[in-house]
Amino acid sequence: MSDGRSGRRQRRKEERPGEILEAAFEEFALNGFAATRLDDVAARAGITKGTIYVYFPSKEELFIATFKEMVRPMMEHIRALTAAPEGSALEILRTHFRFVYDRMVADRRGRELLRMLMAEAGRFPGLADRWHDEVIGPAIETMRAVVRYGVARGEFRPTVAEVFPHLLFSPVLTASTWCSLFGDAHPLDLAGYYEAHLEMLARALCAEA
Amino acid sequence: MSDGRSGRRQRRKEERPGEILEAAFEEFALNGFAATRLDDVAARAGITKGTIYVYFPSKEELFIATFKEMVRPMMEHIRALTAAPEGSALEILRTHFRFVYDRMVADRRGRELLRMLMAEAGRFPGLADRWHDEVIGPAIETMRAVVRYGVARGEFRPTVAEVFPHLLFSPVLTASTWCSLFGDAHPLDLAGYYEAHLEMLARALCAEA
Amino acid sequence: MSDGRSGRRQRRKEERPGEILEAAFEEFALNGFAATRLDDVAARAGITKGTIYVYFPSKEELFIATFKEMVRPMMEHIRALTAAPEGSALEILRTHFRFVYDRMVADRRGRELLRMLMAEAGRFPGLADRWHDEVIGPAIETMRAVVRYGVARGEFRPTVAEVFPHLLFSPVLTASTWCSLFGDAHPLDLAGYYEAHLEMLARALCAEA
Amino acid sequence: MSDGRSGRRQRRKEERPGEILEAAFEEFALNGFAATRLDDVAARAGITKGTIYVYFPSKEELFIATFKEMVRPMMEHIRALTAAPEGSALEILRTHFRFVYDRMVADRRGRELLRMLMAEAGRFPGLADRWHDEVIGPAIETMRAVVRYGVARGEFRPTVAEVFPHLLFSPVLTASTWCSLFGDAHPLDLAGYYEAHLEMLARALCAEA
DNA sequence: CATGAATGAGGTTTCATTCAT
DNA sequence: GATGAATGAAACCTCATTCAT
Repeated sequence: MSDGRSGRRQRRKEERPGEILEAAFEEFALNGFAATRLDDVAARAGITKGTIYVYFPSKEELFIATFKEMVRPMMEHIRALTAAPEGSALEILRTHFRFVYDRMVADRRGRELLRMLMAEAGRFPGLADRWHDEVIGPAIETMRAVVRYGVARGEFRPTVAEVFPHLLFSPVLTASTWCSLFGDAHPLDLAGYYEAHLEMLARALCAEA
Repeated sequence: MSDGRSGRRQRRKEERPGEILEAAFEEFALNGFAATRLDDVAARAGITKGTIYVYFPSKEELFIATFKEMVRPMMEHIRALTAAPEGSALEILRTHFRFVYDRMVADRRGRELLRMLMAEAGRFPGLADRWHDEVIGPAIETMRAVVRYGVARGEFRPTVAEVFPHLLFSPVLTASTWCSLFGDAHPLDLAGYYEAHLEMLARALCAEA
Repeated sequence: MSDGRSGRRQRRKEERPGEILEAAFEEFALNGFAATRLDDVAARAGITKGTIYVYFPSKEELFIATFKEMVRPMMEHIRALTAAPEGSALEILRTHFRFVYDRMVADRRGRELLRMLMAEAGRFPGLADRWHDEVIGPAIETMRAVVRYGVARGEFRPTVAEVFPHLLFSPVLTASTWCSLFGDAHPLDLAGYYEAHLEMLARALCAEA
Repeated sequence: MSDGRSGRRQRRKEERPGEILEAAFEEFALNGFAATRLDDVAARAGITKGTIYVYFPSKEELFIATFKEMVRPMMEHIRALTAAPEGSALEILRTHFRFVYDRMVADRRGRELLRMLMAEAGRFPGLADRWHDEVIGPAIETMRAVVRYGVARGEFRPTVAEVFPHLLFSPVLTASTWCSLFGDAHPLDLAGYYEAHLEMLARALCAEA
């Protein structure tokens, strides 16, 4: 389009890796690691197979890099969340889950990332470790902190949610999985689901009904 | 050739398919569909590769048969559950989830089945359909019926759980996934988790705290 | 030819490895390890590429197996030679060299083996070790023993040949190399060369000229 | 662009081909032609792959040029040797072999050159031709002349060495090959070997023992 | 002149599938 | 029915070569 594209070969050292990771993610999400052909990744990225190897030493490394790349934004959100809480604890949870539903349930790519994680964790143990250490572990801890904060300010009752914050989060995973697996044939009313999730949460946690 | 061996061979012949499905499940669960070698399935079943083709026309059909085979017991349990409820609704849920935790969370094979479903649903849409129609759909409906039954008998308050029984079930999926992915490095106290799950359930559903 | 060849696929588990090694040797000798294509080996053996992998796990292993296979007959000759000497020492040398010229100089395959050894020893250190331990080392020792035997019986003078029997052997390597490299354009009169070699030997070793 | 750098660049430009040949020789000697990567040659020469193509049109041409470059000094020595002999014929041989041992046996690069020649002669027939015409052929002829000169002056007896001067030279090839293949594990006492070689030579050639 | 990103042909290796026994 | 040798279509990966800068 611009004059930069003067020939068949473009100098795009800066952009290439990102483009490849983008294409790789789509293919890996679609087919899984083993069934993905680097030819297809290349075609999707508008390059040839060989070029992938200029930037990534092997299919495995490409996969790991792809996963890291997609995990990063999640990680950054989680990190941002660890700030000292203020105001209504329920409101904090509501805001947090708003983001989580947008990123991991409504967004196809977020869902695919989760699915990819579950599908490939067996062959790439590093994936699960990374996900735990950088996303789900911190997220659990943050939720625990919010619950405690809510209890401390009298907004929440003391509950087992302090021990297993997983319970608060679990509807998200279910929704994400549902949309991935059955979304086409049996769509889920996400807006309603989200509200129902939060209502259950309030009922389970809040000091008075 | 001699009739002495034909009896044993006959017996063997009837057991073969089941043995193959058993071996196939382990391998598929371990490696995923694409990365599983029929050689390994055969080795695990104590036969040779060619024999698989006596009973199954292709790797894909073997996979589908494997999945069907493993889904059957789940399906049967769910079907048994649709009987008319009686007694405490919460107790019914407790009993139901007891079974579900045993089969889908504590049991490695149940967890693997779930993981396999999520991993391969993209390439085998029939898997998701079957799972929905025969397991998760009926399970959801059954839970909805139990919730309504509880509301009808004054044990439960009317809640969104009637619209989204998924919410009640979701901790199970989270636990199963957690154990599959992080179980080794970060084990989950399953007994405690189960109790916490049911306590949250009671608090969210029951008429009085 | 015989009725054994009833279809496209022949059961030749016993013969296959040998046939493959045979074909592999020709190709490796012709092109060297790196430049040899398994396709060509397969074609020469009258099979397809995949079949090679039924018997050999990798190109490297095939190469090593090929070398071992070709070295074996040499090794056996050398081993047979270590018997206690009797009669004329010069005659023993003459007989020994007769065999060596036949096998390592006149025979194209023997020459190729030597050339292969020299060409690939860098990448396959095991080759040189094996050659030294099983062929050239024992050969040197045997010649040393013959020289000593000749000295002991008064047939030979005491010479440095006892310390460096390599000197006695070296014309063989030169002839083999010469035929490999220049044989077509500048053929060597092998019969004459052989006689000249032995004459020099006699003159250098024998007690009286 | 600025004249300040052009001087250095200019100087570099003239040295480049030699540096590349130097690097290429090391890599070719190490890995053989087929297994050598131009990337590695470039890295060793401190340049990039593309630059090689500024000076050499292809990998094959680079290889041939490398060989020519390394053969040149040998060739020049041989040419210098063809001067009319004077003094002791044995002394001439002794001096000649002194040089040859230094260059083709003791010097790693000389040994590698020989090895490279033997390894690649099959794919590059020009190599063998060149080596024969410019090195080994003249060397043989020179030695023949020296032998005849020795016979003419009564220092040597008439022997088959006049017909096959190869015999006189052959210990050199053996030593070179030995050091290349077995040097690390089974070192050769080169000084002793050289003396033994010359002693055998004297005994085989000289008029009186 | 020198670079190095990009190419793509070609190599090794894998493995589902076939079929003669 | 059971076997397992053989197949051959891909797949991953390498690297000589090109060419815009």
